[in-house]
Amino acid sequence: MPRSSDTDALPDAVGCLCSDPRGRRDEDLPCDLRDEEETQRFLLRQAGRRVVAADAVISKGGVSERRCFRVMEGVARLVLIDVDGRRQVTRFAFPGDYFGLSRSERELVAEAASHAVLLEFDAGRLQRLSDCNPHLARQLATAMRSNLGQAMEHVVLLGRKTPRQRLAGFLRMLHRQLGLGDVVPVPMPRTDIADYVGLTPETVSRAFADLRQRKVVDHIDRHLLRVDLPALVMIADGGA
Amino acid sequence: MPRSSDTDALPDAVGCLCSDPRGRRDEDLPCDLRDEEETQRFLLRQAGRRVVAADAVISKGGVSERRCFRVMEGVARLVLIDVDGRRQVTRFAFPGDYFGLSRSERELVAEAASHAVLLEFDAGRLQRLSDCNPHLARQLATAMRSNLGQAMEHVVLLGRKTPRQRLAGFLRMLHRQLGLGDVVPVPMPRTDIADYVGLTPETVSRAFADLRQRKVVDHIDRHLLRVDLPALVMIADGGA
DNA sequence: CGGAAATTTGAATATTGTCAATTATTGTGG
DNA sequence: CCACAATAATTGACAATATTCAAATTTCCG
Repeated sequence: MPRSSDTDALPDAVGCLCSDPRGRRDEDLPCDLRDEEETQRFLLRQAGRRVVAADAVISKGGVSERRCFRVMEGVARLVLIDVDGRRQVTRFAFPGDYFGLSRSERELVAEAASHAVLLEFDAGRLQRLSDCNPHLARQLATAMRSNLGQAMEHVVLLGRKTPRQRLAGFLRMLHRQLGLGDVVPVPMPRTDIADYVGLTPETVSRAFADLRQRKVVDHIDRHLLRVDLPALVMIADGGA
Repeated sequence: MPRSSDTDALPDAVGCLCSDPRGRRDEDLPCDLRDEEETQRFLLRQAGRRVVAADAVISKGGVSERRCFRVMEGVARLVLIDVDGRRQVTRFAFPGDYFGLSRSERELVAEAASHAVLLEFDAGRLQRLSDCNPHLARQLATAMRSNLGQAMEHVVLLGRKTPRQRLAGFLRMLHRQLGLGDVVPVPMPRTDIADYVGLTPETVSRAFADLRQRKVVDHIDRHLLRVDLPALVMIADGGA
């Protein structure tokens, strides 16, 4: 279920993928689906369902990759690995999120950060579907805008923040995406967090210790926290 | 500067196929512009033209900001300033680029990184225009996708790179956007570069010295370089 | 030409990364 | 169900790297 309350007033068209310049269309693409409900059901029929274990490779990425996905359960990670072996997690995709909608994202390696259930689509086909289906187009556009907002937030997190601030920012995101009251699941391993926030696992661990000492987080167990959200937000945004 | 719309030159709205989801529509939105050419001319008439000096504030940003812009000449920067005073340049917008298309971007402060010429639009209006104008819609969609790709690249640059790699990655971007052969203009001050790549100006300066010593860049003057592009790309991607 | 601002350079400091060792956690087979 | 092995996470000591602060230089404009 998409949770973003993106009230952005921009057009659906902004989020359109590549519309087909040659005006091609599939015979069996319905252009008259009446509502979100119906669109969802149709997509379910179109998509391949995949269940993957933690750390399984979902897509190897690269220029020839044509599939995109939607997370139904669990968390997926999009990873880029340098020639010198450094790893960067560019994004975590949570339930409801699409990934691989843009070509640049399809070039990344996609893996399961935890046990996950996915829908798999052909990107071109999904795009053509959205060309003649306003409901889907709107959904994808929203996804795209949300991606952009998240990427900006990620940039800010990586740019000029201390380890404590980075971890706080990351946990705030987890809270938004997966939080239940003040309880926050942390489904991914520490190395994934480290490669997302641009630190070593050791530094992430120390940042956790720091936040715990300040009573901003409380470890129920390694993958489940209780957080003081106001304090977390304060720290993430730069206040002490 | 003239922001007038020569009303007599406006095509009428007959032929608008796609209506606004909320049923709203402007009388004077032309929905039958035949090609990019004509769309461009129409946009020029719609937009307010602004000429700004280096460091001038283009938009203060915030939730109430409703304008978006297109850079015609020069470079604009989008800036976020923390409560603790740290500055992050999230994006540079070059000639041809739009900025402020998404709500998250409209919240940022926009400034001129150098002397610049801009077109100014009402975001909502531009959106409605694109709703019934496929050419514009396509153009904005492309802009949006390009933004996302750039943001991803920015994330990678900030994540796990040395100062030398960051600067090389930044200069590669400048080359793509402004390069003429192996000559690359560097219109913005060092502090802007520093706040984009997440380093201090001093470290940026040292990284410049490093690249110069390796003969990867040659300072024609402070704002004009000659670069060895293959070497630059090699370094930016993590090699040596 | 002169003064202000931007940039570069230098030395000391602080922070994070690295490497090694220890402690938890998880999953498996008995 | 428990013990144990394998993996993941934490902690500590040290080294490497970027920041900070200060000073010198260059560039930009009037």
